[in-house]
Amino acid sequence: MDDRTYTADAEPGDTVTVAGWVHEIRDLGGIAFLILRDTTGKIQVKLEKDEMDDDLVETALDAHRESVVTVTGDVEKEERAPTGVEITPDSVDVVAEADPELPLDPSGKVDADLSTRLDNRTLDLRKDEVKAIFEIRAEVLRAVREQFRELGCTEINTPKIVATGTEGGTELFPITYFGEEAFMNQSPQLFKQLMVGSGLERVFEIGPIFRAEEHNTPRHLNEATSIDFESAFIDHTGAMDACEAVVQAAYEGVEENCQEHLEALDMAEEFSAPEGNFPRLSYEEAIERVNATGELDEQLVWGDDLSTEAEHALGEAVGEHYFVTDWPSEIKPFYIKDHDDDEELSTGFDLMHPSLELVSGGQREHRYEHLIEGFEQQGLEPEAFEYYTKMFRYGMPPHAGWGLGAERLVMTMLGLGNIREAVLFPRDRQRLSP
RNA sequence: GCCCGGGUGGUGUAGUGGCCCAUCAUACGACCCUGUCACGGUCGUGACGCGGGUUCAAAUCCCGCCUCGGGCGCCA
Repeated sequence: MDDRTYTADAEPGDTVTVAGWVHEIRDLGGIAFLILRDTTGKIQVKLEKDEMDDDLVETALDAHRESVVTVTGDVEKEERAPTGVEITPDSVDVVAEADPELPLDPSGKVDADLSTRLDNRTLDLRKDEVKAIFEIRAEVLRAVREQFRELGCTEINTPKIVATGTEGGTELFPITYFGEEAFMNQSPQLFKQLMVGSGLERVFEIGPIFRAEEHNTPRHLNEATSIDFESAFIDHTGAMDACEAVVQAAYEGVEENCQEHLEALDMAEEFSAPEGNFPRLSYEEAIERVNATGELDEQLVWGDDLSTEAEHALGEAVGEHYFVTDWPSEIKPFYIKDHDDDEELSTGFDLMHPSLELVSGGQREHRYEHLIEGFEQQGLEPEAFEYYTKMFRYGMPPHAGWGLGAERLVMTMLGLGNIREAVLFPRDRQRLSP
């Protein structure tokens, strides 16, 4: 395959071998066309029955859709061909025959349910618009990584098999680890905190998280990809600055490098990176604004969490990405630090897309005594987390950070109706395979 | 976890008690067609999730199971 030419690179005058899938065969009688598709696009192969070798024509026309073929021949300029060029073949080989009946239609003429598509993801990703989602996802991750490096972060990888969870054992997948009870980690939270106290100071991780919640919604996964950031010597406002930079970098990367894929998704015109800083609403301002919309049957009072309905009302009112800051301490986790001058108020923050929560973060509690108290107040035994807490006795700097759901970022960026669209092989309440 | 709505050829659908040995599109098979680009034309193959019940009669009504989607809770 050394001499294989991508369809997009086939120039008139070249003699090439192209390799790919039979997208379609149009047999007009005396002449027929085989449309060959590879990762770069499609090219038309001309088959003139009277003028070409019978075996060659028969081989080509007998190939089923989606069979893998190689075609060697001369590339010619041809205005009547869809891409302006056409191959006149010297040889056609069927490398891998496809069954005539396909479980879904990669040409996209007939829709398939998401479930059918996920069961046949390989075929599903032969469609340009589906492939585009994952090309864009890859660009998002690339741009995010680059932005983290610009922010002076070191990329880390922390264990996914753990002895204890982050906030208790309620939503963890239990596994057996050489006869011992263990869990799939729900968040790198504790590990990344341990690393800000190390010589690394400022870290990020992009990796899987596992949540055993039995939810069944278009925005939850039981295995998701978390984009995590944590840095020493910054507070929650510094963490929000970093968050803004990373989210914007993701959008900008896609805008700059993915026009073709945006076109495949038919959103090239409307797509634009968010500009400027995201509004930072305090929790108090947020509930006032929600109440002012009059969308809710019952007014929110201080201490209420924002319901899905409230999030939507607020998102519509704000109309762009926004932070919600200064949450009541009681509805944020124990490892989030309270404000020094008001311990009813937490430094926790969320980054919201108008339609969905993307990020949760805050300044962390770095004071040993307060941390131990926090564990006890949550009803957790600090002893179980000694590997974590003891490092707070050996010089843990003030620090802050956040976690961003990669799939949620891609989902909201592309306006996908279901988060499963943003994962190759989603894991949800009823899907464990493929 | 609670609530709601679905499951009909390979795929996507129409059909809400007899008019249905089930509609349409696409795919598949056969034949015709020398410039298609969702090629076109003729003919054909192919389906009511599983189990039980009601009824003279069930794709259609009832029950259970399986399965898919959605809303909420909660969250990334």
